[in-house]
Order: sequence, then C-alpha cells, then structure tokens
Amino acid sequence: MKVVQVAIPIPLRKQFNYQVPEELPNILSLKVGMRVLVPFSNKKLVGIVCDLDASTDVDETKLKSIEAILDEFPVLSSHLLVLGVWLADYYLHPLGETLFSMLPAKLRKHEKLTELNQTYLKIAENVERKDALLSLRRAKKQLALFRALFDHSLSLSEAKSEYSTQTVKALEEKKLIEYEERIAPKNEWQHALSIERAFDANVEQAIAISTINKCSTYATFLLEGVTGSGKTEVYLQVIEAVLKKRQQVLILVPEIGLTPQTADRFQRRFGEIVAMMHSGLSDSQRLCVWHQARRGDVGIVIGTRSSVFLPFENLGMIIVDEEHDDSFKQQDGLRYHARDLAVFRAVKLNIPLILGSATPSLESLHNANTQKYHHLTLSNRAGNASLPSQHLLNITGQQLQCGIAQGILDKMAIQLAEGNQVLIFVNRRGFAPSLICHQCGHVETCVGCESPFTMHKIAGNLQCHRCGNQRYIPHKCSQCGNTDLSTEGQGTEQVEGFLSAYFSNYSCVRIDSDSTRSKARLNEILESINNNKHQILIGTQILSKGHHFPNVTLGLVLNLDALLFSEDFRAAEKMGQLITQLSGRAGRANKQGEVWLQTHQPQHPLVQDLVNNGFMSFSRSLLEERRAANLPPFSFQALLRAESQHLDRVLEFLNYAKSMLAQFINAKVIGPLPCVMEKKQGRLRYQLVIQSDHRGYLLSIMQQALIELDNHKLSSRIRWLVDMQPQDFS
DNA sequence: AGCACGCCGACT
DNA sequence: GTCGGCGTGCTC
Repeated sequence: MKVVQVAIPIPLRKQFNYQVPEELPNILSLKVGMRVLVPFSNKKLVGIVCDLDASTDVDETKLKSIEAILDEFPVLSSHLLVLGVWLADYYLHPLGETLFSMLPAKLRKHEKLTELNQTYLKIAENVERKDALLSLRRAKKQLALFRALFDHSLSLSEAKSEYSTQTVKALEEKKLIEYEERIAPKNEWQHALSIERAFDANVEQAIAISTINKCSTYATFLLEGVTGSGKTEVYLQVIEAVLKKRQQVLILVPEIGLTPQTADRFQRRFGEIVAMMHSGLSDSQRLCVWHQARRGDVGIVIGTRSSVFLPFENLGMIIVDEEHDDSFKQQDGLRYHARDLAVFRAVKLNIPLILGSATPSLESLHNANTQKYHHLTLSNRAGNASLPSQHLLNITGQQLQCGIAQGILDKMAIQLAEGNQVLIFVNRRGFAPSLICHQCGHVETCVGCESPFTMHKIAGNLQCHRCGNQRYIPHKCSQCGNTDLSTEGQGTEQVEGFLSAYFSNYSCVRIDSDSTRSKARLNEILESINNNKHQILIGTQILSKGHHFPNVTLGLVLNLDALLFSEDFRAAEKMGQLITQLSGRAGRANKQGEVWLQTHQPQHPLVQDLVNNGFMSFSRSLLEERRAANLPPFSFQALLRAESQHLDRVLEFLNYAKSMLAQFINAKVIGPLPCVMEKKQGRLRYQLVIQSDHRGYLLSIMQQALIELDNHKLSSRIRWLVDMQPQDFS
C-alpha cells in the first residue's frame, strides 16, 4: 500500500500520512509538491504532498485516504519545496502554513491547476460572413477586427489592445464572435528580443556592470549608489546580458516603490516581456503572473516581497532594489525576509544576486565588509544634479508653533513666494515615545544600558526595554530641573491644520497611510503635486520612498529626536536612511534644495556625522557602535511575543519560556517586557528577546524551546509567535 | 486553526 | 430543570 506524507495548512508542527487508493484516476502522475484533497477532522482540506514514500509506525490501514489529486504538475517544484522546508525550519513556522504562503491565493483553495489557458476570439458558428460584413460597413473598427478573425483567431488581450474593449464588446453583443478557451502558446521572447540601445555608463557604472557581467555563478553584489547615481541603468545593462542568455530576471521592490513608471522604464528598454506583481492585482492576475514566470513567458518580473516565491522556468539573476526597506520583511504569519530568501534562491540556483540601495542596511554592509558580498559603489550623481544641503536647527528652548520654529516658517514663506514647494516630514508612528526636556534637550536614559526610557501610559512609568528597569515619571528634568518635559510629537493632521491656517494662500496636502490606502489615490495625489496643485506637502515615511518631488526646494524634519531616541536599537539606522532618502527626493538640477532638521541635540555625534559626512560615513560609525554593543549584525536575535486579555497568562507563559531558555549559557534572554504597543485590540502584549552570537545556536535552542512551548497548557489559550531576526519591535 | 466533548453558573 | 460560557484534547 502506498502511503504519502501531506502538509496541511494548520498551525501544527507536524505532517499527516494518507493512503493513496489504487483506483485514483491519475495516481501514476502523483508527485511531491502536488496538492491533494484530503479528509481532515470532519472536513476536507487541501494539502501538499511532501513525501511520496512515508514510513509510519501506526497501522497503515487505519490511515485515511486521499480523495483527489488536484494538480497536473507540482505547484511547488523540488527547488521551491526545498526552499519551503528550509523556511519552515529557519523561521520556526509550521511546514503546511509555510508551503501555502508560498503559493498564490488561488492555489491555496480547491481550484484545479491546469496549464495556463487563454481566451480567444473567433467568428461565431452559423454567421453568414457576407451579411456580417455588410452590416458592419459603417463600423470601421469592428469591421477591421471581424476581418482579422477570418484567417486566424485572436487572443482576447491582443484584440483588446490592438482594437479596443468596446469594439470587442460590440461584436460580442451582435453575436458575431464567440470566445474559446485554449492552452496559451508559449511566448518565445528569447528569439525576438528587441532591446533599446543602452545609455553610456560613467566610469563607476561601467565598473559595476562589467564586474557583475563577468559573474555567471552565485555571488551577491551590494550596489551602494547615492540617489540619482544611476543604479537603475546598471540594473538595465546587467539584465540585458542575462536576457541574452535566455534567462529570466526577478526584481524585488519595496511595497510602495512599484509605480507604473518603474515598469515603463523596463518596458521601454526591453519590450513586452515585463510582468508586475503587486498588491493591486487580483488573485487571477497574480495566478497569471505565476504561470507566466513558470512557463518562461516573461523575461522580467518586477514584484514585491512575495514574488520571491515565483516558480521561474530559468531564473538567471535576482535584484533586490532598495534592499534596506523594511517592507521586505513580512510582519505576520510566516515572518520571512525576502532579501534573505533571495540569497537562498541565488545560492541554490547558482546565479548572481544584486542588492541595491543608496542607504544599505547594516546587515548587508557587514556582509560586504566580511567579504561575503562584493561591494560596488556609485558615488557620483548623473548629470549635474546636486543633493540638497542638510542643516541642523537647534530648537532647544525655542518658541515653537505646532512644533515648527519661527525661522523655518520664515524660510517656508520665502520658498512659497517664489513658487516652490515645501515638504514637512512628521513622524507620527512607529517609534516609542521617550521623555525629552525642551529646555536642555536631555533625554531620560537608563544608566545601565544607555538606552532611552520608554513612556508607558498604562503603567504610568518609564521603562527601559533593554533591561526592564522601571522608574516613576519625573516631573522635572534630572539635568536642568525644567518642568517642560515632552514625549509626543505632532501628528500629520495637526500640522496640516496649523499650516493651512498659517499659509492660507497656499494649498496643503497630506500624504500618510490614510491617504495611501488605495494605490490610485496615492498616484492621484502625487500627480497633483507634480502639477503644482499643492505647495505644502505634509507626510510620513511614504515621502521618503520612491517618489521624486522636483519642485520641492525646502524640506523639514519636524522632530529628529523622536527618530533618534528610541529603545529600538535600529532607530539611528532608520533615521539615517530616512533623512538621506528624504533629501534625495527633493530638488532638481537648477534648483539647490535645503533640508532642515529640528533637534534638541545638534551636537549628537551620530547626527553630526550624518549631516557633515553623509550616509556612508554615518553607517560605518553605526556599525562600530553595534559591534561594541554586540548587537545585530554582530549577534542574532529571536523574539517570542505573547498576547492575551489576561496579563497573568502572558507573563506565566513568557516566564516559563525564559526559565527554559536561561539554561542555555550561550544565549541572553531579555524580558518579559511590554511591547511598544502594550495594548492592541484589547490584548496585552509582552515579549522576550533571545540573543546569541551564533545563528545556528540560537536556532537550535529556539527549536528545543518550541517543543516545550507547544506542549504548555497555555499555548492554545493565548496568542503567541516567534519572530527570527525581528526588524520591528512594536 | 477548528471542532467536539465536558463540566459549572444564571436563566426562559 | 437547560443554555452557553470556556477549558481540554485531537486531528493521518
């Protein structure tokens, strides 16, 4: 009797065995990586076969049987199945859920998988062609399409683009044409590649291009290029070489960086061989891209995080653009980092990988420093465009209006009067509030950790998130005795309200998560900004991502301190990336821009380094700080978070985990500490941070701990999760 | 997760 | 007397 092992999408760290009945129709074609329909508890679920020849110690006849084989070919190739097994192991996530999160949504359900079908138009049966031609003599476009269908049928998408949707509709309504489903023909782009002539590269670009082109096996290149230095041109030219070898290219981009303009640029150079994969697509469209990648119908896929799971027919290169961006890390379910998976795939497929950024992550810089990655630099801006100059404004003790200094308001007035735009960056979310003295700029800091205390409104105290140290909220500054202590910065709405009243002759626009909920809305706003419909732009992180604002000549960062003083050890890194990216968004060749940073601590060495020496120098200093403090990338972290309405359960669970993990001497366990968002949707949230110098060691102790935690009586009564290499502690 | 089973408190 | 709250255990 044949017994196979099936991974089921449930949060259990085990697989299940099933009999394969002899009478199953397509039994001979059953392969690993195929989906099957199986009875489970008292319902039917879709599972993925992960072992064709399972060994069991139980009585095989007691096993349930597979009901149906859903696929004609495996949805997960052996390469992707290996990736999935590694993923489940590395992120300590149940295999079934892991494998299913690698698939497009449509394939997570019962739906049968067949070869990619395409809809074709043909002339309807029983249509008298002569009569039809006569009846169409006054509808030129419809006539043309109808005639075209005489000798060959046309695919629906071709017909729609060559003629028009209305034309097709019209003929359909007249019952002159009908639809037919057929297996889509393979798109043989490899034989008819039309590539537009490349731009002449400058010296640095040329070095980068030739270095990458020389490499045809696995290697990771960190391409560090200041904004406007022409990273994209490097991508384009190395992609060309890969396409000419008839291989495909995957380009991973941050969630919001994927604009139609990005795709246009690739399409202009390489023609219609580019597919996009982003959150704006429907499930059917996503499945279509999945098929196209698998069949080799497209040469290039540009996509967000989850595109790293696409089943390419013949992948020749992966590019991760803006590799420092946090959106590459999934923040729920399987908490993978697409950059790390890109490395895994590149190694397994033995192909080159490019990580590009103007502000590389410290992880990648460290890997470059230790020779794991090849470091390529582009330090010159193309053309004569110069970056805006950066300035610090000491706001200590100053009168502020809605958080803005008078001097800045005056500068804004000048720029606005000259017809330029101004941009105000407001950080409203994401970072923990620390307590700062407005008189002297002193930040209340835990003495033992040199980490700023975090305000906890619920507990009504200050807490150090490194060591758990707690103290009462002081009513005066411990340095100068002033009682003007503040935590919360201004939100975008407040700033918008104030500025639209103050500059009532100009139009304000707010760009934050509320206004970007829909992609169309964001594009609308961006367009109206470029058309100068608004003069004052107020926004959050989104302002620093991807979009260029050529008419902005003055940028303002309202509260640099809130970015800098946070218990999250990555705060300074993120601050530097943000300020640098923000500066790169503004101005154009003929207008020198300025960026002003309001701070209570203009002498802070990191801030000084960033403003005076630029991101490259700043990031190297940060890396030294991390080394000294033994923080990532010099050590490895795991996060164990628990949530429940009942505080006692959360603490009992985490303390149990801690007592277990504390036995391992080569790891440090910090906590349980309240999360930055201590209460969310009525649940109290606490976490444990586990840190070790060795990734393998950390993984193995977490695996051991997990077995115990799964068996703990509270494990099913609270919500809890493990996050390996956590990015965000909120 | 999702579901069944089982045991105690306030209700038509 | 029962309805339904949650705690417990199981899923090939």
